[in-house]
Amino acid sequence: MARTPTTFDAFNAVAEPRRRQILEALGRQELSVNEIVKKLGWTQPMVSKHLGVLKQVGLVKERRVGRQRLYQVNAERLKPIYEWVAPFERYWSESFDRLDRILEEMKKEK
Amino acid sequence: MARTPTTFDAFNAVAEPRRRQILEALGRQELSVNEIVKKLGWTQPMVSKHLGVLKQVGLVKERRVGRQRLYQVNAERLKPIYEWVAPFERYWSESFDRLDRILEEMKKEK
DNA sequence: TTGACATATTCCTATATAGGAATATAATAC
DNA sequence: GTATTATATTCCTATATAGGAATATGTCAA
Repeated sequence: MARTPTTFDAFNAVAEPRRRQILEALGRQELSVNEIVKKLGWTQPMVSKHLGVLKQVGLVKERRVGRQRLYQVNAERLKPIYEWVAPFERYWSESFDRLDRILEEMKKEK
Repeated sequence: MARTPTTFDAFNAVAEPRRRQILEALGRQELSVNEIVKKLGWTQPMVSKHLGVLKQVGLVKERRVGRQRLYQVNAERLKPIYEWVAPFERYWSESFDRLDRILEEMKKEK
């Protein structure tokens, strides 16, 4: 069996660094393909293809205006990732607290 | 060019659903390979291979005790994912707020 | 209609899986 | 040493990319 397809879910779509860059570049703004091309300095087909994956997974929304296509982040589709990873956040922040406490002790001893 | 390797970073390692399951199964506990095998009901080689990827990326830590190998989540390696996705959380929670406000208005009108 | 602009799609290839089956390695007990 | 338990590794194959190059599609303007 092969790897889970990139279009399977947000996790797989976003594993590709370039697709994360596109989402970052979009941020809140709605951008045309060419604006993304200029902003990132990639080739146009490359941008279009990655947008295609993001669109299939629902991570971006497309709006057609004249000959342009304006893309926008659909952040809700990132929710599953956030919800999966958020519970782990306690682990490292807790261990940070522990380290913090240890460092405080060391200062006191000095 | 091919896809970003699974061992490239946490994003790619965690894109595979089964590897997320392993991390969830581990949670805070430290488990041996066989305990994970029993818990998830997979074959032993399958578990070992996925653990291998997780280990390469540093998402789990291995400790050898006798013939057993005890694995433990190394949550800090999930930090980059959390930090990347967290900023987007505002987007959907904001639109939820907006929806919330609209629903409030509708109630008042009744 | 013809051309210019904006974007998507097709064709190509090297590459890396994931899983199954079989086997290897390592540690312990007897 | 030998058997047994615990885990890792190897070999195999179908499959899905990502990127480059070339081309197709679609839309506006004159």
